[in-house]
Amino acid sequence: MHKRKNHTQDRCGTLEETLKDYENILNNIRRYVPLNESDEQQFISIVRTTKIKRRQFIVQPNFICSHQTYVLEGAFRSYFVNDEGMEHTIQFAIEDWFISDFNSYLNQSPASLFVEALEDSTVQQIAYEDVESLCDKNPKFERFFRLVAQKSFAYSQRRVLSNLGKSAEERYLEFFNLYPSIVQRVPQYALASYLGMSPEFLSKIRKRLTTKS
Amino acid sequence: MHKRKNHTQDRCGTLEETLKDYENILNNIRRYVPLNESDEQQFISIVRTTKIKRRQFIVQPNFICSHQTYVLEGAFRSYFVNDEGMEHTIQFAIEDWFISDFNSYLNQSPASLFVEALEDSTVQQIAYEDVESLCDKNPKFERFFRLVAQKSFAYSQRRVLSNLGKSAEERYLEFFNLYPSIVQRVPQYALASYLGMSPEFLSKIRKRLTTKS
DNA sequence: ATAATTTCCTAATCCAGTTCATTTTAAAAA
DNA sequence: TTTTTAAAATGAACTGGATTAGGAAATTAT
Repeated sequence: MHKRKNHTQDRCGTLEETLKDYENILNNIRRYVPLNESDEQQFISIVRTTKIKRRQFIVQPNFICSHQTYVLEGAFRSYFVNDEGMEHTIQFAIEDWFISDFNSYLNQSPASLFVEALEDSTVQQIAYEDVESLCDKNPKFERFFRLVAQKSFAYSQRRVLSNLGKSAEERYLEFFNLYPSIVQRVPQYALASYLGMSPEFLSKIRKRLTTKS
Repeated sequence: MHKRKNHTQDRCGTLEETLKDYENILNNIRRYVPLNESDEQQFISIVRTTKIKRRQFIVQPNFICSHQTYVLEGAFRSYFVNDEGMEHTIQFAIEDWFISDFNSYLNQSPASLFVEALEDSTVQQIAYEDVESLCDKNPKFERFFRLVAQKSFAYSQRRVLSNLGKSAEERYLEFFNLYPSIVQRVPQYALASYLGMSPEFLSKIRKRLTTKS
């Protein structure tokens, strides 16, 4: 279940290990803006690495979502539970993705979502105030977060579109083609609630598709 | 139908008129960042004001959406037409809103949406390259566009949520409470396609609601 | 291992919302 | 004003997907 090779036999322990731990998230940022050593240091100084157990919540309704969470290893989902007790998955996040209750994070207001670990995970978190003051100090990060937010918005618009325009089966196929690794990795009821259908119906669709091919 | 008081009898014609035309969009920006006169000038220099006739398209599939459009006066919608010829409204925009095919704008790639004027309108447009170089020059605008993108993302997430979790009637009521002015102002088939239901069903819902109260 | 709990599948029934066809109303155009 | 066109309303028949309930399989805990 997605175990990683363990490199702890490497010669010089903690320091090198530590630098390597930040390479992923720094490379993520470098896809949008170039970073020099001072930039890297500034950023690293606000990052906190944590381990999260499966089924543990990192965000819960009524608490303020004070951090954005970068997934270094593992898998999460954010979901909403409505008055009738039904779950609706808003987002999945695996390695190299960010996740939060963004509404709560942005306005520093009480959350309405759960964010739950689907596997034992390692994450890196950055606090709202630290992000804002970092953006204030260093325009490179202002730009990074602008570009990320714009991309997220465009992505979310595409999802609205496919929710409106497509049938249940089409939605499943689209998701399967875009994120095959996620489909394998998350429980079916969670995927069904992301795609806006009942788990029973997702099961039916899958059967239909596998018997056909 | 949303006529404006005409102040053209004011003493000194074009110049004052011109300055006033930019006040709306500048105030919009000032909600996020403070602007001094030099900032204002920088911004104004990249804005182009245009009149758009009802039913005219400002974005069309396969053409690149090179501008973001701020609505000074009038109303627009963006929509997608799928293979079966069905329309799906992605967004409405009235006074003080921005609209575009954001996916196309962000990646400067061919659009998949139409953006159509629902009324005779006046808009102010800013080109992608101009925005990017303005952000480069002046971090205040980098911040403005970051905050706007973040807010748009949060908004879009909320919409995904209400599409997943709510019934047709609940979706209508939610929209009605949030944007009563838009409900009055846009054609019913467009609103139905925004809310993800057939126009017939929206008509039925409205009847049910009005006869009840 | 074995028990307990979740997750997944199957099949029958049911309903919210669609589709299709027609009529009424309203808005543009002439 | 009258004519033309587009939008909204109505009703009947239909269907995609939900709901319910039961059992099989897989994980997790003991």
